[in-house]
Order: sequence, then C-alpha cells, then structure tokens
Amino acid sequence: MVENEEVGNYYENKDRFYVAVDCIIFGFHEDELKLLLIRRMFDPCKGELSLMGGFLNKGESIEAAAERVLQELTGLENVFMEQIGIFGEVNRDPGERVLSAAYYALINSDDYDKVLAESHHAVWVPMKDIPELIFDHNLMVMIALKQLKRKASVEPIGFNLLPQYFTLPQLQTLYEAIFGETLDKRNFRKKVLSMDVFEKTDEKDKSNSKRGAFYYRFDYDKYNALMQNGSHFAL
Amino acid sequence: MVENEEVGNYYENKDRFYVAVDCIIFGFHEDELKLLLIRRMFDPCKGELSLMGGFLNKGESIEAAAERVLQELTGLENVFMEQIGIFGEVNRDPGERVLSAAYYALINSDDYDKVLAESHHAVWVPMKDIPELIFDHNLMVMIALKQLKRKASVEPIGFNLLPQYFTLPQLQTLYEAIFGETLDKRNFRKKVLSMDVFEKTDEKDKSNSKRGAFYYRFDYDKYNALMQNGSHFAL
DNA sequence: ACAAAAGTGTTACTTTTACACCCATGG
DNA sequence: CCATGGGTGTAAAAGTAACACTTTTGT
Repeated sequence: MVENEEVGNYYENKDRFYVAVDCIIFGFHEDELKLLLIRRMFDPCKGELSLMGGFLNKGESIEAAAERVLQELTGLENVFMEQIGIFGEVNRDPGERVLSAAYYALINSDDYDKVLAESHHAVWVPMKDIPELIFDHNLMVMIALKQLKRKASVEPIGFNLLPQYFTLPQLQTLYEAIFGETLDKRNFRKKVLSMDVFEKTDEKDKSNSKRGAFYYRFDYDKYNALMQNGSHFAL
Repeated sequence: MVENEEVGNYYENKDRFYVAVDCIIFGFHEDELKLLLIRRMFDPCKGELSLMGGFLNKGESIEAAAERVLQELTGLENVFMEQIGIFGEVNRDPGERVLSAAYYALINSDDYDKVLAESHHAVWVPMKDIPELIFDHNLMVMIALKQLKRKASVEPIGFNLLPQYFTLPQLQTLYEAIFGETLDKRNFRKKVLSMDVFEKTDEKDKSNSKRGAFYYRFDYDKYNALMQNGSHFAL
C-alpha cells in the first residue's frame, strides 16, 4: 500500500507547526567564554533565563529569521552564524508544540547595541556558570559548544569573537577558553604564526603588562588565497 | 520597543508551517557508495528522482518522523541516523512552503524490505552518478556526504553499511568509497587492527579470490569499553 | 603453472609535545 | 630595581606515509 499514489492535494490535511529560532550567542570577555542570555519578562517561563529566540515568519527563510532575531537583540548584522539543527521533541515547549531551529553566533562582546540588549534584559553569563535554562536550551548550548570546538579547530572562526586588532596572548586565552584546556605558549605561537595569515602591527596593548603585547590582525585576503590552494587551517 | 513585553497569547497569530523530513539513505554495494532514491509517481515533480520524504505529524517528534519515513521505504528499524539540519528557503518547494529536516541513514544494502522499496519505485544510484534531484535534495546529499566523511573519520559508523561479518578488503573498499581516495593496504590494516575491536573468525569469504579473506566482526562491547576509558577512534 | 587477490614489516618523514630562560617596562 | 607578563628555540616522541614481496588456491 503506497499512500502517495494519490494525485494532487499533496499538502492538503497535513499538519502545520509553529517554528522558532533560538540563538546561542557567544562572546569573549575577561578571559572567559560567555553567552548572551535574556531574562524573560514574559510568559511562558517569565523570570527565567533563556536563549534569545523568536518565531519564524511567513515568507522568511529560517536563516533570515535567525539573523533577524540576533539583530533584534544586538543590533548586529553580518555576524558569523551556523545552524546546529532543529529541535522537535513534542513537549519541548510545555505551552504549545513549537519546533526550534538553533543557531550559534560569534560576536565581539564590545561591539553591539547595549541599550537594545538591555531592553531585552540581556546578560552575559560565563559558560561555566550557565544555570538551568528553559525548555531544551541547555541541550542546545551543549551542542553549540561542541560544534564551536570542532569548527574552531578546523577554520579560523575565533577572530569573530575578538576585536579587529588583538594580541597573541589574547588569542591564546580565547582558544584556551573555547577548548577548555591550557595550551603551550611557544607551540601555540609557532602554529599560529606559521600559517602566515596574521599581520603584525607596530602598536602594542599595554593594558595587561608593562612591556605590552603587539597587536595583530587577521588577514582575510591572505587566508582566502591560501584556501584556494588547498591549504588547511588547524589549531 | 520590546515587542515581547506583552503578556499571554504568546503563540497567537504566529505563522504555522508544513514540516517534512527527507532521508539520505546510504548503502554500499559492488564496491560503491550508493543512495536509495525514489522515482516519484505523484506530484509535485512526478516522474523525477528524489529522496524519500514525508510530512511531520502532530504528536510526533522530528526524529520519530525520520525513523518512520525510513521504515516506510525499507521496513527497517533501529538504523543509524543523524540529523544534518533543517532546510528552510522560502521557495525550496515550489508547490507550497515546506520546511524540511534532513537525516542521513546508513543501511546494509542486502538487508531491507525490497518489495516495500519496490512499491515506492526505489532505486540504488551510485554517488558518482547522482542526477539532478527535486527541490534542494542535491544540496542535502552534498551536506550529508560531508557529514558522513567527518563522522566516519572519528567514529566507527562504517560498519552499519556492511553485513555483520565482513572482510578487511571489503572494509577498506568501503572507506575508500566514503572518503573518495585510495588507502594503503598495510597502513589501513595496521590501524584498524590496532584498535582491538575486531574479532577474527575462522570463516573465509572466497567470492573475490581463490585464497579467500577472513571474515571479521565488529565487537561493540569491546568498543564501548574502550570509549569509557577515553580512547579515541580515528581512521 | 599461473593468475589474482590476501596477507605481512620496516624505514623515512612529518607532526606534536615538552620544556626554561631572557626581555621590556611601569611602578 | 624588581615584579609582571611578553617573547623566543630545540630535542624527544609519536604518528603518518611510503614502499615490495610472499602466500594461497581454483582453474
């Protein structure tokens, strides 16, 4: 018995579902990897912490919805985002059946619209202090972190969490935070610099030491050129 | 202006969407990696090739829907499946707006319900000969293959494509098919056997040579035990 | 006897890890 | 002048990649 042999009315009497997007927004501040969460001032789960989310609209692609939701909280556009999947357990949202497409985003935690974020009661929470969140948001965070680790070990996406100019000690601390392990200073620098996609500047950051550490910037052009030729990035 | 400050009726007047699941079903036969596709005997796109799909039902998790769809075609249960993401471009399905969650599955291409598959006009197509499929199914296939490669290099999932008993030459051919590159016989065997999760039998497969190759089987218990102790699989 | 696939070790090379001291500067 | 973080090279170890001949057996 092949149910589909019927003709026409293919979409008739199929069920339709609410679809949300939720954003796992990573930032890096005070040597820690953090998430931008919101304190919900609305039901369901008023007063609790959750990821920033929103509903998918008619005529809007899922990716566009994720970008819109991120922008509604941070004012940012053209941010590095990656889908981690759709979450569709029947009772994940106790209020109504809602499917949720989760995306993680990497932002520079100095450079976003703080007033806008404030209006959503947003707070930065260090990864190691993430409390219980609503629904299946803790699961989403766990998977996002796993995917971030994997991706960061294979593509230079960490820079999205730093300002344009950054020092090597900063970069190392960032990667230590992402991978959750300490790295050898000399080996780290050796590897990073051997990629030849960093441009050293003459400026120094003296906020962390008397001597000061040189600022570098990531050279996207060099990087793209290398990628053409089958090179491979790995940290 | 924070749109969400309103109370109650949270889900009111949000849009609802059709949600489908599509299965990228991998098999391995005649030294080739293949996909199980269906010739559509129904609209839209009647007569064309597509992935096996189906609509998500009320009260059914997305994962359950994927398992059901796979079973509708193959009769199989408890199959290795993994989500590759949700596809939500507005016009991906020209008939109606439908979101689709894509899953890939690994099955043993000798062991499924062929009559059932036949009734859906299913055909095995070698990966290298995949023609143009409907909608965004080619994109899904591409991403599934990428994910399969990555996963296979880090977890022993290839066995799902083979019968319980298999020979090392078979195993090697499989991995060559997955990765799309030839592997050194001695290095391959060395690595595989060094993992100590294979049990050699006394039986030989003589279908490919006069001498015959010993059958092995994958020992899931040994594997799980090793994984507990922080070991790491990689091919 | 021979064709055809199965099976088997060693060496060079590349990558990864471990490790300790001097430098520059503001206070 | 000294405390603090920034910067630098080398050697051992592990892992990966390259490579050729012998074995078995059905025809």
